[in-house]
Amino acid sequence: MPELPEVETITNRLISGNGDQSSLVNRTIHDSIILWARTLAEPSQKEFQARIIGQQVAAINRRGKYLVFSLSDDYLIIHLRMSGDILVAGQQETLDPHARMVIDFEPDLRMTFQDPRKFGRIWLVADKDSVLGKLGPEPLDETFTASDFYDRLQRHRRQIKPLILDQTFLAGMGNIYTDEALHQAQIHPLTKSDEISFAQAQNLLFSIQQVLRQAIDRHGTSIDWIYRGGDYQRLLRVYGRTGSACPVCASPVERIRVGQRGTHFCPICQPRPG
DNA sequence: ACGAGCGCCTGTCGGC
DNA sequence: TGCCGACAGGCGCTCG
Repeated sequence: MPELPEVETITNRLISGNGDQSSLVNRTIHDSIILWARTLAEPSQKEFQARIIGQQVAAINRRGKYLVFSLSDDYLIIHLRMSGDILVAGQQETLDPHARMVIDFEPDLRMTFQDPRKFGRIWLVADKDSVLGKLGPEPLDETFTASDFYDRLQRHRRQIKPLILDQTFLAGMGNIYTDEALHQAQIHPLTKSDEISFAQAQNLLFSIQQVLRQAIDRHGTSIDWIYRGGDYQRLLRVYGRTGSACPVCASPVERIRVGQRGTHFCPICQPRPG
């Protein structure tokens, strides 16, 4: 489910508490339950439980696709991977069968990490860079310029799509928004990164930012049974639209495999270079 | 450095 | 209806 806009949406919801009294900011943790052992990346279950109890949430932020809780002494970091989601409810409500970890706050709030596919991971660390340190720049960071982006593209000779998906190159992009941004910038997904002109790089960064901002405004994309609440799926131009008319030129959207990922593009708007 | 293949998991959907 | 393969918003690992 989650790429940058979905994680941003979830972060904002945890902070605002949906406008009622369920914000997690300033809450104190008084218990945790681990229901699927491998969800906890670090430290051991025993140490996790001992260390997290009594810590207070000072802030909640997003970095790339990670949720970052700044606690009194540590950072609680969550990655939702393919199918993770976060729910906040009371402690008496019945647990979802896909609940993998539970964190209880005083006096009666329960944050549940649900994750059908069990790919999600949670860390409790003193040094957040031990988890986040290798991430690339934030695409929506105002100090990240088209020149920076162009320079980074020139340093590699890689297919542009897998490069954008590489979280050490750029943080937060996933399969949906990458296909959408490449279509908007009219760049074929197999284009080599060092063959992209400055003007194209400028255009691509602008497209990435526009797609992300619109998706955040729409609270993300809801396609499957997994994530609900967003409606950016109505604005998708190529992702999941194989065979349908390209909204720009009306030719059929094609689907290929790039870097083991389903890749949707318009062969007319995004001609393969060379 | 780069790209392919595979593992991790469960659920859904389409075809036969 | 039932079974079986393909596929899924991610990422880390190994191997050429």
